[in-house]
Amino acid sequence: MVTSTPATPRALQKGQQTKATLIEAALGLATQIGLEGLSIGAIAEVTRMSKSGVFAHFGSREELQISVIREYFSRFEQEIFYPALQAERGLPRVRALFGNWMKRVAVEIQSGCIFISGAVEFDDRPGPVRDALASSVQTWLQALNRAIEQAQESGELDPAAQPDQIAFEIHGLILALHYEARFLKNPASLQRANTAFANILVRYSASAPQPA
Amino acid sequence: MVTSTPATPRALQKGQQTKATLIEAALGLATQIGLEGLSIGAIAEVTRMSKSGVFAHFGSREELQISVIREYFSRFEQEIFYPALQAERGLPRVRALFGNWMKRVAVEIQSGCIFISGAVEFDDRPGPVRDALASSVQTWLQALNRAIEQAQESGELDPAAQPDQIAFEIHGLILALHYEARFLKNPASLQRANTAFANILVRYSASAPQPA
DNA sequence: TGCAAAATAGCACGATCGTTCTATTTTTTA
DNA sequence: TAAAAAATAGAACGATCGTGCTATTTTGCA
Repeated sequence: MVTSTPATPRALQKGQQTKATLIEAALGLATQIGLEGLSIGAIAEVTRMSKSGVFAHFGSREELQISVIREYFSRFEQEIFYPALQAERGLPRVRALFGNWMKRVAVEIQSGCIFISGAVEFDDRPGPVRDALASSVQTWLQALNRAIEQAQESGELDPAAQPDQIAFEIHGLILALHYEARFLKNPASLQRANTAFANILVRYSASAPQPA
Repeated sequence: MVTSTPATPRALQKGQQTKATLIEAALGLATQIGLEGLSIGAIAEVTRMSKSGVFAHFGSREELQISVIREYFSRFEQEIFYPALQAERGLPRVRALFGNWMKRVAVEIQSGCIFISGAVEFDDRPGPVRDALASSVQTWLQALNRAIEQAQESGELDPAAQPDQIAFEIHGLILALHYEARFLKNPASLQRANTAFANILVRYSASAPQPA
């Protein structure tokens, strides 16, 4: 039959397939209770496998955590970054990035975000897990930065402003949204974040007041 | 001698005194590794007491965590809120609250903040610990809110703005500072936060542009 | 100073954790 | 289809945790 083993076996081997299932389950647990709350026993229970069966796929808890981070980052790219590339370079793309980010956070108010919980869990704990987390976040923030720079080059945002500063302020309102909506259960936070973003755009529009 | 037992014994009994020592040690641990990372064994080791000796003072781990939260809140008030009451009502007091807050966060970049780590640890976990945390944060945010309202009444901030919105934006830049300085180790974040605060004040000054 | 009460220690328990080692089963390959 | 390789299971380990129980020591008061 035609579907049988090609020269390069594209179809997922059995191991890769169940590993994907395990990471999926681990990701679900990690977003809710954090990377540190992640336990091999819990994943085994959810997937109805043995603890040692789960363990064999990763070799260590750290490797499991890193796998989860990689998967989360990949989905983050897929849902937020790549779709925004459809929007034209400049302010529209910045708006698209923020809009997609907001859509994601609106969901994560229920499910949680490992870039936020992970930052708290690993801010004082060096090691490969922290490195994987930090570099993922840095990559994303740099992508946001680049989009802001392009909006400055196109004359839509104030070229005198520091792109880092604009990204910082956007990052802050996302964090405030997550904090006040997920922890304090304040449903008005979504509106607050949208208003804050509009304020940032006004402040840094091309005809902007110079800073104090 | 004059210092001997007054009618109402003001001096700390032995128990209260060591309990204070224990909470002090617990607070130090909790700011670094979080309220969930807190363990009775670790506190016993630090204070060179037995596990059961430590345990007896609180009766449960939850009660220990709540004691830590209360102590942290008390110091927060002492360092940030009360001193700002010296500044005159209105914009000066808002500036003082923010300034004191910034001073505190600048230290917490090294030591950590349990209002931030606790929010992540307990956002999905109902119970008395979460309640203690949330009500502490709410109390502080409401105090900030009141100061903002007074600055609106005095005509220094735009009376048409929603005080919640202004507080949200300030909260966000503090969270971004904590995230980018403590986790991402970016030393420029302090400057970023100060600039962002200045932007917020400009945006909401009495002669403010109307929102979109 | 003696006695009651409070504070502290010592020990053990059950549970959970990551990890290791050794079978056993399933899948892949020749 | 048989042999090799990969995947999974099962049981046990040492460690750590919160907690309960029972001494023992220390403190405060009459």
